[in-house]
Amino acid sequence: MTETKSLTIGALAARTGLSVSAIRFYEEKGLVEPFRSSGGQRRFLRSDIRRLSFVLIAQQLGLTIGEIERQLASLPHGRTPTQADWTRISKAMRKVIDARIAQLERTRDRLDGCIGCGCLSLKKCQLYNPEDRVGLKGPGPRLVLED
Amino acid sequence: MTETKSLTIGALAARTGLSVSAIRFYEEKGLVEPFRSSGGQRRFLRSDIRRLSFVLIAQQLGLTIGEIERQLASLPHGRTPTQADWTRISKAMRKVIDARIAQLERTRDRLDGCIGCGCLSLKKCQLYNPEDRVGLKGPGPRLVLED
DNA sequence: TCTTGACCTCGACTTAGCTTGAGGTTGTAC
DNA sequence: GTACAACCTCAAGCTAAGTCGAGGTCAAGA
Repeated sequence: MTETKSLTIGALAARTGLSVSAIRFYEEKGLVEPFRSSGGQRRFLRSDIRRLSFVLIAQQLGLTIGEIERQLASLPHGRTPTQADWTRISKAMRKVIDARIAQLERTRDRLDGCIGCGCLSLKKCQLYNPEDRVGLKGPGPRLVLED
Repeated sequence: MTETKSLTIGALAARTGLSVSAIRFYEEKGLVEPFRSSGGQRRFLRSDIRRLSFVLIAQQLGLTIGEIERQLASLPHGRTPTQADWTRISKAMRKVIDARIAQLERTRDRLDGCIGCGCLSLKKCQLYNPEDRVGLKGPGPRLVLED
């Protein structure tokens, strides 16, 4: 028991804080690829702790499982990820965070305008034309808010 | 047609950019409370444009329908919300945004530490102890990441 | 008056991200 | 060598936030 080379699903759950069922679900989605014991039980690499921890972080940032899978796809399943691997992914994640912060700051700025102007009723309000909802359905004003 | 006092669901959909089915769904969730025409059709107040626009904004901030409902619960259904109403809610929303930005900045700072240190493998890494996952299940280290 | 688009209800379906349960097997500790 | 916790598969269920379709009604213009 001293030189454990692999982890059972229960041990992995304890180490990551995930439930056993969630880990099985992540396997199904391709986020981890355990091998099997002679009796058919899952056996995980210690590096899978890192992989799943990464999943948890990425989820906090709002990435979907599919997006996370794409990030992780760049890591080999068979070997322990190197520092370079993680650095590359971490930098990609940082861009995601920066973008989300920037978007929230834009929203905050618009909201500040509203607080001062009795907004949510004014045609000039920018909050109702956030980047992705503008002009989706042909011409003419939509989402304008003038009472 | 010039002095319309109420809106049909279709008109409200056109004004907010929402689908008719989404508006019915929001009614079911208590976000709007239309009255009915003699024939049983929904009739909305013009102030419901504001209510639903607010819902759209709040959703962009990541609030659930339940959370939005709680914010809106402070507004009377029967009368047009005043500027003071909206200012109060807008200020509450600003706090939500600020909190979310602050949380993302903390995550970014931790990630920056990781990029430099070959992290995701070091015991000292803070990313694996994000605020809400610590010590949830009794004593002993969890979510530590040391390989 | 009649047509037709907009409206009605209700139930089923969707995607994401899991959990829960039934019924059966493995592996480890005594 | 046996008990029993931990594991297995597979199917069904759950929440959120809606969409879609069937079958039927309302309302406004020609």
